[in-house]
Order: sequence, then C-alpha cells, then structure tokens
Amino acid sequence: MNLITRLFSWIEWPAFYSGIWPNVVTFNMMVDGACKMGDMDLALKLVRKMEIMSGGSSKPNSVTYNSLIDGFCKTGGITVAEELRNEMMKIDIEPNVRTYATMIEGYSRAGCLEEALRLCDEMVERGLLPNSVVYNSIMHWLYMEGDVDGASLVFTDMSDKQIPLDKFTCSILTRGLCRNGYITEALKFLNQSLENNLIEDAFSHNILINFLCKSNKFAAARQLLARMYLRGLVPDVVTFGTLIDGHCKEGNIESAVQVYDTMVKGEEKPNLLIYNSIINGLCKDGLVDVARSLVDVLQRMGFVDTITYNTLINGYINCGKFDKAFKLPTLMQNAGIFASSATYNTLIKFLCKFGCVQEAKELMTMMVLWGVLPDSITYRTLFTNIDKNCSAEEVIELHDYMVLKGVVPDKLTYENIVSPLLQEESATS
DNA sequence: CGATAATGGT
Repeated sequence: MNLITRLFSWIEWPAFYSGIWPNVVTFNMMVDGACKMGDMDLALKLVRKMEIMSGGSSKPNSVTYNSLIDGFCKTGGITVAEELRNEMMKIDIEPNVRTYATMIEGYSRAGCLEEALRLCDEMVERGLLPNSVVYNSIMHWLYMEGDVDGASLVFTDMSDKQIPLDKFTCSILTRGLCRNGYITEALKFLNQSLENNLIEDAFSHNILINFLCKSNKFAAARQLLARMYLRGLVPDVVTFGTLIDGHCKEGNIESAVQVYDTMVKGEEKPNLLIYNSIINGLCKDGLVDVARSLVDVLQRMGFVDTITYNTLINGYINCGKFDKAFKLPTLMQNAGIFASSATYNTLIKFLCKFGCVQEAKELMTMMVLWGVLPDSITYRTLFTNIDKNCSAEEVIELHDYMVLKGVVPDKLTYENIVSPLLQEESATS
C-alpha cells in the first residue's frame, strides 16, 4: 500500500467512530490533494466512490470535476480531461469559467494552442465571459511560441473588452516581451503599469532585472532597482539575488557586494542562494581561497548545502587546485551534507579530461558504493571520453553496469557510441 | 462557511 492510499485509508472505515461525516467539501479537498500530488488513480477512485463512502449524501460537483480536469491536464492526460468535461455535462454539471480556463491552459501546455483558442470561442458561445485568467494563459503561451504580435492582439482585445489587468498580466507581458527580445517595450509597459497602480510586488521588476543582467545591461538593472525605491516598491530577496548573481557572473564581485550591503541594510535577510552566487563569483574571479574561507564560516553557521560545495569543487578544479577539490567530498560529509551526482560528475569530468578514464570509472563505482546514483550526465561524461581502443565488450559491460544501477542513459550518447557497438557485437557472435 | 485555474532568481 502506498503512502497516499495509507493516508486516506480511514475513509474506508465507518465514520461513526469520529462522529463526523465528510461532505462534498471534505471530498473535494482530498481529491484536489491527490491531484496536486499527481496521483490521478487515487483522485479518480475517490470521486467514483464518494457517493457510496458518504452514504449517498455527497455527489461530485463542478469543483470536483475542475480539480480532476486540472490534475489530468498537468499529468499529460488531456484526452481524459476532455472526457471528464463531457461526463460532467452529461450529468448536468455545467462547465464554468474555471473549467474552461483549466482546459485552455491544459491544451496550451500540450502545445495545442489552436484547440485552446477554439475553446475560448466555445465558452463565449455558451455565454461565458473569458476572464483575466483565460487571457493571461493565452498570452503566456503565445509569447512562449514567439508570437509577440498575436499576444499583442489578445492584449488589445482584453483591454477593449475591459477585462481588468492584474499582477499576473503584468508579469506575463514583461516576461513575454523580454524573452522575445523586446526589453525596451517591456520597460515601457512596466512604467505604464506603475502609473495605473497595477504593480503591488517586486515580481515584474525581478523579471526585467533578470533579463537586463542576462544581456549585460547592469547599469540599467541597477537603475531599475533605484526606481523601485522611488516608487515605493519593496525589492525582495529575489530582486537582490538576481542582481548579485548577475554581477557575480559578470565577474564584478565589488558590485555584487555593494548590492549585498544594500540588501543587508534593508530588512532583507540573504538566503543560501545568494551566498552560493557569491561563492561562485569569487571562484570565477580567481579568489578561490576567499571563497573557501566564506564556505568555512557558512559551514559553522550551518548555512551550506550540496550546491555550496559543488561550486567550490568547480572553483578548485578550474584554478588547478585538484588535491583540494578531491578532499571536499569527505569534508562535506563531515558537515552532514550529502554529495549529489553533480558533486562526482565534476570530478569525473576532470579525470576524463586529463586522460584518467580508468580512475573516472573507479570513482563512478565508488559513488555507487557511497549511495549516490550516477545520472545521465555521468553516463555521457564517461562514454564520450572512453578510451578509443577500449574493447566493445568493455564498453557494453560499463553500459550494463550503469543501467543495472538504475541510470537512464543519455539518449544521444547511447545512440552514437553504445548502440553501434551493440550491433557490432551481435553481428560477430 | 469551507474546496478548484495562470507568473519570478544559481
């Protein structure tokens, strides 16, 4: 019996024991919980049995169906979702705006924007008015497809129909414009939204600051931060984290630390992500020893994770301090931090790069012994570096070993390197 | 009364 079934197994018992009968809302909460966990079998089972389990007092309603439909859409079962929509109509539960919004998002996510747009028309025909959620979804997926003009048209339509814009609309437009290269337009739109008092949190600004950093426009990014203060918008950890990471990637530790100071002077507490960014920045800047001191301090504060150490390992390797890099897995274990596959992948890649493929293979078997599963990256690293005059049997043996340990092979590597050898092998034997 | 839909940073 799996955990989720176990958690809900009390439902099978007579409710007399507690003296409280579950009603539709109780069931809907459980159905939605199951859907959110992706356990659609359980969700469906609950819905099919709720009438009997409740002694005939509870029947699925539109909320039940909307939850189910959303669950199926999110787990790739758009066909089942469509069947459920038909089913609810058959038992006289009218699909409402939420039902359509959920289906429209589902079809868009599945890459069927055409069908999503058809559903928009259909809901209007049935007398339902698409709300901002529906418009936001459609615009988001048009932008994802790169259809900036289409999204603009939908936005105009939304304004014409006087559907209120919300903070979601703002962030979707900001991100959509940015990701399609319209940074100036995004900035213009953000200013306009500020004028209309549509912006209540740092969300949209964070998106724009992120894109400005990614396009190396740090002055503009910093200016935007300054403007947030002017407009009374409170920057959050994400705002600072984005700027700090941007500066670190740029190799400008000084600016990163300046932003850090600004953040600490405000009431915002730095999080682990921010420290990891700084550690990465210090390494990139050649200041690995400073990075190491920072990690030591953070470790004493209990403020480190796997990524902290992985970043430092990368830093040591990039500056040639290999012995220090290889000592880190033990150190992190002492600090109670579990090494990840990425920890060993970094070291394995280094060994391969310097022709020590045998040692790399040994490290891979060691990580298995230490309870860390190799992944498709480990697989790719080993096979793309494997000795050219290594025998086919050896390659296949390594492949079999890794697959047996639960590794899902990297598709391209398998097709190009391992699979040809397998055929060769079967041809000769 | 209570339960359901869309957005961000290593």
